[in-house]
Amino acid sequence: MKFEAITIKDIARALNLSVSTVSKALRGSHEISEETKKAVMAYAREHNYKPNPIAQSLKRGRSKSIGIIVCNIDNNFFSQAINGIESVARQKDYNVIITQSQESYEREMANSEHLSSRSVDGLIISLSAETKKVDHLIKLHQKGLPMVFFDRVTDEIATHKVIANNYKGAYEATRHLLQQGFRRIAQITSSNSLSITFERLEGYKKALEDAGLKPDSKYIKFVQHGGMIPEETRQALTELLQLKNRPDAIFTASDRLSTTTLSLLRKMQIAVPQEVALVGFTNSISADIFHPSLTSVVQPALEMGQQATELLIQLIEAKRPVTEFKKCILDTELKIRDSSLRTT
Amino acid sequence: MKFEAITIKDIARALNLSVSTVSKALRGSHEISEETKKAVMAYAREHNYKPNPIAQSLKRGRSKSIGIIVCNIDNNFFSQAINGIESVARQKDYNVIITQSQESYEREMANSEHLSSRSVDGLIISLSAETKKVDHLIKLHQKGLPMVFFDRVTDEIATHKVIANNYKGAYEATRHLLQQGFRRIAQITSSNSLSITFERLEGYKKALEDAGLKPDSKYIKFVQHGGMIPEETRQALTELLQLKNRPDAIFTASDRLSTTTLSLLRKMQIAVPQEVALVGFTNSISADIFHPSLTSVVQPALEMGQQATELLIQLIEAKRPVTEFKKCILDTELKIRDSSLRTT
DNA sequence: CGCCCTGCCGCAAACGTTTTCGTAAAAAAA
DNA sequence: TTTTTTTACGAAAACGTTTGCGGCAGGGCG
Repeated sequence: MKFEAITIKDIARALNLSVSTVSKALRGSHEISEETKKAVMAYAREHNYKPNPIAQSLKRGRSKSIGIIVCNIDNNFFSQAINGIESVARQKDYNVIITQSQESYEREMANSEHLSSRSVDGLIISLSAETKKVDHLIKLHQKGLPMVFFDRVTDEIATHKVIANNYKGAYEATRHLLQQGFRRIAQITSSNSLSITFERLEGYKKALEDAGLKPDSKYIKFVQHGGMIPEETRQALTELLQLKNRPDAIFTASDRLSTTTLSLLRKMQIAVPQEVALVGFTNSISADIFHPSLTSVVQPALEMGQQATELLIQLIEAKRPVTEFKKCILDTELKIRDSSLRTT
Repeated sequence: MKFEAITIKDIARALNLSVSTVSKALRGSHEISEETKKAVMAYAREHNYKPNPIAQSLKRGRSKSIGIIVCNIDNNFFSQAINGIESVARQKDYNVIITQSQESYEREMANSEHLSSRSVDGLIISLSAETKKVDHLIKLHQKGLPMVFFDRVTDEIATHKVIANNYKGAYEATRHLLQQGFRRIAQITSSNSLSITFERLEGYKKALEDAGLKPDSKYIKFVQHGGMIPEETRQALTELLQLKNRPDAIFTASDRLSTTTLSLLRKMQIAVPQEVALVGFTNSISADIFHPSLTSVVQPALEMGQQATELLIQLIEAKRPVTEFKKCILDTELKIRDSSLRTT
């Protein structure tokens, strides 16, 4: 059905040359006379010859494609990150193959397995919320598959990592709430198996301690699927609001959690920030038109994607095994808006 | 560097069989005795044999991957659509390769060229705002590359198309504004070369005419890059607001345009809906927490992506050339919120 | 004049499959 | 028993490349 593309063989036949000569000519080998090269090049251009990348992949053992595993692409942070990944990959002539784990451990395993058997040259991964063991990735890594983690990383695999400065981001967000005079600051965060959860929790705790407050576990709610399931978030929020000492501010530690929480608060008719103030991690470009406009910790998602991709391609194209690994920590930006401002 | 995977050859050697026997056994051919099949299967499973997809692609002439071209993935509508595309593709064992045109004609050409030379089995495309000629796609289509258009389609290529009912969506949005009593209804829309622009414009005009009003071109502003460049939107909005008979309502005809316009109106301190009402196409999941909450025409993005993918895979796997093409038109949903409600 | 060197090119193997065809042995039919 | 059919497998070509090696000229050298 598909129109047969022109191959090296066709060129060889047309020019009365051997296949190998044509191949070498196209690659500019010194074994071939200038004259012949010219002729071959000319013919190739004229007939719009494109080398078959599949054949090349088979021969070279590299596919010039990289696999991505994220929990969900329909998320501001990840779609921005993928935007960055795609642009760098394209520029270096790599294809980007996207998969989604939907926060499921099973699907993450299946996707990593599938991508590696599909012979991608490398992997860029942000772990799923359900993932507690990374044996599936360790196995692939040991087999020599280059991988770079971003956002949700693991300590169990020695390779490049790209993360936002979650600790500092959370610290600043919490400190901001404290400076505004809030004292009972709760946190709604993702699964406690995630690196980002830990880091954001630590930053939050440190800020409280620096202000002479003791973190209280009653005020910390883990949402196992990071906001993908609204009901889980509602549950966490409701529990917080029913506490004797109801929090006067909430820090939501991920993108989906932030928007969902704000939405729920509005449905519950709870005034923000009057009754409860809110600060959240989010990369929504619309945070300034929320009601109230949402004070946000914004991650440099695009840059994170770009960096991760550059590091991965370095790994892939390294002549000798790489043993020094970077952990890139990019600063977040705290955008102060109405949702966190003390009104009284 | 990469650990060599086990191949059919290895199995053959280990079991004292020929390569062809193993291949047939793995595919369950009737030519092979049950006994041998069992042995091969067992060995394969035990050693975690995975067929090399690149070799298979080369042999079969199909890559089991589909290419996507959208203007930008960092956009609610498209990320939701890609979510749908990915899920269906995954289920049918196709890979999804993503590219972004960034609304550039040049990049769309380069991407389509690149994807086809990368031998994807098919293409799912939403045209870029700059695209006026589709010769580059016609060429590929004539060569036999299956393609499905979605969202922004063209009449010049006979193939499946999946779109939202833009006409009806725009009609309903405009009618809603009319019912609320607004009379000077402006539209800010995308490049006038896009199908969606035309359809949404027609629905808008029809609604006006049905209400006995004459569409006025002063009230219609085209934004060439569909909101990717905020300054263009600002320009359009400013011009509208400076008109003698300033519009009392605006209908924004795309996702980015809607959020950007609302954001600009807030920055300009123009009260919505008191001074200007607003209805927009948007798939933002946060439209209900905007200030004011935004009356939206919501497209079934996920379903559109799924449908487009199913149709494409049908085309790819069709035994005989397909000559009957579908144009799937999926209904939008008008979510009425505060931004369009008459207050006086 | 014989030698080697260099320039230019082709042969053939290889990457990992799939598939067509051939063929031996075993089973069935004569 | 011989002939035919069936069963089960292997040899080899093919997909489109890349690459090591060998060969054949012609030219420079001794």
